[in-house]
Amino acid sequence: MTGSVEQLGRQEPFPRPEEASGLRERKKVATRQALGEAAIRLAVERGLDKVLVEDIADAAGVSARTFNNYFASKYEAICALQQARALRIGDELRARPPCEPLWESVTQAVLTQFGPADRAPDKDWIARIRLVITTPALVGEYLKVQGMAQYHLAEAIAERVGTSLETDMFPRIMAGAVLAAMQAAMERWLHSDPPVPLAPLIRESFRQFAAGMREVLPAEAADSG
Amino acid sequence: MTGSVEQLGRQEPFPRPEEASGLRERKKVATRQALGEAAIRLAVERGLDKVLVEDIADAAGVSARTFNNYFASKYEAICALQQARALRIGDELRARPPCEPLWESVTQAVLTQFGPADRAPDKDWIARIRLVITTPALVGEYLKVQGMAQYHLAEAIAERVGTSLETDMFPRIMAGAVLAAMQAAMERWLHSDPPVPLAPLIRESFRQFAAGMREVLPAEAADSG
DNA sequence: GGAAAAGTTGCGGGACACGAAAGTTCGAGT
DNA sequence: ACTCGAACTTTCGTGTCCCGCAACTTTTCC
Repeated sequence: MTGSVEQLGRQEPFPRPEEASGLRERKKVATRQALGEAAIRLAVERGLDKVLVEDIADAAGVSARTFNNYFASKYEAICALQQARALRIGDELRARPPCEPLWESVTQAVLTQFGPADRAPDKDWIARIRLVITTPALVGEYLKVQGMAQYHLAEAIAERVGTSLETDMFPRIMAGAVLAAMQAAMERWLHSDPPVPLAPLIRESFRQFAAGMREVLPAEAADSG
Repeated sequence: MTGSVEQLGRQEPFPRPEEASGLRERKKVATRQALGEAAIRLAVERGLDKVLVEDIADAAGVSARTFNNYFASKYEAICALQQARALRIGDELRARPPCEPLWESVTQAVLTQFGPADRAPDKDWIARIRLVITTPALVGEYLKVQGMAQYHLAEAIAERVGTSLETDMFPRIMAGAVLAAMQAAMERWLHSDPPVPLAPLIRESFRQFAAGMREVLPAEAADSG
């Protein structure tokens, strides 16, 4: 099913929470989560450059050496939870009823990752997102996460519309647009003062997506070459 | 004009080739280019982990410390040229005639970065792109570059359609879709055997973009809430 | 139950990022 | 044209990080 060729963002054979059958798997997931949680928490508490790999490992109850078995860098650990959430969007999309229009499915898949529609902004969560998005050293890592999530989402979209990433480029494009929409909404949400719930912003973003596209799309079958 | 608020991908106050007035500026640009060129060349020649920061600095005729004044990491240097090209897309878009439809302008802006339409695949260039896209340690850096280019392009699009990134999320979304389209085309091109020219693939990608969107877009004014 | 596979840990080294201070080069004002 | 201030480079030193290696522990599977 998946391409098997080398492809952008296609390297992440790390355990995902689902199907953690054996004790072994469950422990690994737990350790990874503990490390990610400790990393982002400490970074928010003390500031990024005041937290060492050793501190994170200590907080998670493993050795510093083990930390490096899970993450290639401190920054990767800090973004681990965000990454997990981003990857879940594709999973959610696969779980939507197949008869549902793709547009609606995608919207809902994104929304599931941000709690109920009227959820009040979470103080702590805001601080974490803000740290990641405003710290130069972390922005790169965040963009990396987005890029991987994009590929993951593209696979789900391709599956959904019954094509393959090998032959059809649209899933990649749609995924790029969708994640950009989500990101734009998050940014606006982050800067909102007073804080507003995120879900309506995401809906608005998708609305602008659709409206803008209708505006901009070339006439049918226009051969612009 | 630009937001001035902290925003994703909005940190890159390094000299751009244009408007290099004084000798000082020109030297900086030259040094940066020399470092970037040396970095990617050496990496292709010997393999990524056989090239040290010191080697790159030597090849560019500066000290290793100076290297770090220009780039935060070896990987960043290797992707520097790609980054420069990616950022130029936004500049090209601004240079298109204002009467031209956005869709066409964007298509052309992207195409300008890949030479004339029938350009034969360049052996060396393919090797460089392949290295960046297939080496795990570099993929992250490449995604980072894409993310920054996306923001940059979004600014140009906003300017073009006469809105602001502050109030309108569409430019971000369009930029995300456009770069995803470009990326999908490049990937297919990279895997093409025998090699084919890139430009037609990009056009095809935009075609699939438009066609897919028409298919997927919800009915006018659908309030999916 | 016992072998094999997988994971963790301490050790150690090479590489890297960056601060500080001294040396060097450029550019502007007179 | 001369000189001074600012910007850039360099040398040196330090702390952190990333990873290979080999020994030890835990889980899995037969």
